Amino acid sequence: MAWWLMKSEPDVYGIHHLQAEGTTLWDGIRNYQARNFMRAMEIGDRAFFYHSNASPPGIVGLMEVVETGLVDPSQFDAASKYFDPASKPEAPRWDCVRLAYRATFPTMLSLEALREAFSVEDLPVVRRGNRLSILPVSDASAARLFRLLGVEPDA
DNA sequence: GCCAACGTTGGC
DNA sequence: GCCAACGTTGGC
Repeated sequence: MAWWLMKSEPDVYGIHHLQAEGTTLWDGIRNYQARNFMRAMEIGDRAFFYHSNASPPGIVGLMEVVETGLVDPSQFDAASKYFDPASKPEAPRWDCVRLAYRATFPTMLSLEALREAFSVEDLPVVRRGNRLSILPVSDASAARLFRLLGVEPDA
């Protein structure tokens, strides 16, 4: 079981949207590195939900991967902002996973707090200018995050 | 293959 | 609104 960190802007899709919906398709990813991380995900993997472009930005909750290897439908939708005219249905360029809501943490772990606790090597999201919206999290860093959050990993 | 221009993300 | 980071595009 692997750990991940996934960013979303709360104004667009925040932890509360996911809590209301139960599960969501993590579509619209148009960065090859982030896509490749999604391709590496397995059912049962856990992902920290990170609010980007927020004040303050930070980790707010936990998700679980419940479906993998799904074709991102938005790439074929001409009305979508994620439409990719270069992607063909017989060879889809973008895929995604389905995530289920697991928890909203009692307190958020702000980027500022993350920077105090982690080096860039241990948690690359703290690197200034980091634009990657999906990042792997090591087992050790995940354990440390839960300690900082004061919650049990299986909560 | 190089690299400048450009676009996007995201913190502040 | 600004700017750092950095991926992508296109001319050559």
